[in-house]
Amino acid sequence: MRNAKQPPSKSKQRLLRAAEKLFADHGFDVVSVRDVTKLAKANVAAINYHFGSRDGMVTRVVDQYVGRINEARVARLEVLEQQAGNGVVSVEDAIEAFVRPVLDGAADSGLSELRYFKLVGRILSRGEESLSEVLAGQAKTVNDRFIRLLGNCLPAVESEDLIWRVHFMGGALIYLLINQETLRKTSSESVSLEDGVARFIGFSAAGLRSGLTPKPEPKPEPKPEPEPEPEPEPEP
Amino acid sequence: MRNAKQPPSKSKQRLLRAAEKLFADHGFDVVSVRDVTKLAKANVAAINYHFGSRDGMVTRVVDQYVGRINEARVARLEVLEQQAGNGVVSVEDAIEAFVRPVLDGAADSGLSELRYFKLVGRILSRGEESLSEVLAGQAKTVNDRFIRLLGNCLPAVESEDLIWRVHFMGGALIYLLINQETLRKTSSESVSLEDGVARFIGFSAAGLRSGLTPKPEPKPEPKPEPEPEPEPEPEP
DNA sequence: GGTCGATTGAATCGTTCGTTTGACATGGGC
DNA sequence: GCCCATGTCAAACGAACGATTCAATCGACC
Repeated sequence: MRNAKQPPSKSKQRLLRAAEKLFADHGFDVVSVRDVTKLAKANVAAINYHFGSRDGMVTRVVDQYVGRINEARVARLEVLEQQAGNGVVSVEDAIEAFVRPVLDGAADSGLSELRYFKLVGRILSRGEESLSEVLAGQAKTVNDRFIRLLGNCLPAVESEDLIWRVHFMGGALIYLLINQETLRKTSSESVSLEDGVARFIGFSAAGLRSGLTPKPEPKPEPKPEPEPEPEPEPEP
Repeated sequence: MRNAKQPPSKSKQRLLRAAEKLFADHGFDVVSVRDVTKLAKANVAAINYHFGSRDGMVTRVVDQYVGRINEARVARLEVLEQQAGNGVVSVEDAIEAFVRPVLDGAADSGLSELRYFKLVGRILSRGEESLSEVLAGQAKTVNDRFIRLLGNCLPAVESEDLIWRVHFMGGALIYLLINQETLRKTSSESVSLEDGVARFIGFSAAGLRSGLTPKPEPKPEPKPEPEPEPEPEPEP
């Protein structure tokens, strides 16, 4: 066996990469441990050795991605909540704080942009009940903070309505992620990711403002990508 | 065996009912034929006898529900397209034509309202590629007609934008269906289905109109359920 | 060089999967 | 009576599943 020795524990990472790819392409339910180990060129036992069980591997993948997104959302919320004190936060900015962390993660993951989106879409569409307790708690906290911030932006919308509208927006986002490929393909022109995001923000902002008085739109200018990115921590 | 003889072929229907329940509750991927036959109090072989294979059973369920929804949508579109000739179709009416057929199906199915919604949500979120060719073609046709109708309602929105916005709306609808239970639970007051639908229509209409001039909303009155239902055919 | 903990390998565990088989029961038509 | 199409049944099929075993192998350290 010529290449009997890889550097220490690369196989664990190979397994994770393979699992992410397969989960993104086919879903968490239908991918077997043998599919993963085959793609990762590892032994079947490796999964149980490194992750305890198949379920442990799934949890590991899900928690990693959800964790990153939550952290990034919190970071963005910190900034916006400070600005909110001065009353300069637009609905569009708030939505961006909600969406950007989801999209930016593509760079950190070793996955292609489209695969990353499909994977995150699948994760988000599984609902909170499939998350570990701590992660679910974090997600709930972030969500509440986001709704509170939006409530400040839209004092005229009663909170019950706001909750529903945020849910609708979340649903549209998941759909955007999962069907990114289809959406771009059916478009006549070649569309960039930013193109879709801009349309999403416009759609959601209007939906969130629904029913409000004619308000002549506080910020119709598209803004050419500020990309502030307030430090996502350099990997502990 | 005392009850060796049921009236001719009731077991086929029992199997379908059981399958729908389990698919709604747990998803198409994780339900086994033995789960279904156990709930239906039928033999394992019954599924392959009646549907050819497990996949045949899934297709049967999916096609039935998608078919009904498409038919109802076409019927509604016929009416609206006629009205559109006179220019009296509001965006809200168009959205209602898109949504109602999905919701109304709950009555025809033997399922509880919540189960029906979850099932349809799962079906719709599987994307068009899992449909039979003929069903997928129908769905595409209906979708195109709906977008064309909306284009008439919103001539100021360019078609590229419109396509994206309709997709966002579809995503929000799927989310509404799947998380109906959660959404109603997190609501402080007890909310009815119509409550959620009204909010959804408001949200989507605003999103579709996004960017349009102050237009003081052509129809802010909620309308107390017209329920026209133009003949869904009495089962051939 | 020898020892030890961390990985990896091939083989196999018992279980569950979707599907098939062949025997058996039924009921209407001749 | 008999036949035949229609279902239903228990039993079993091979394949794939997640998980486990135990020996072999590795790098690091003494």
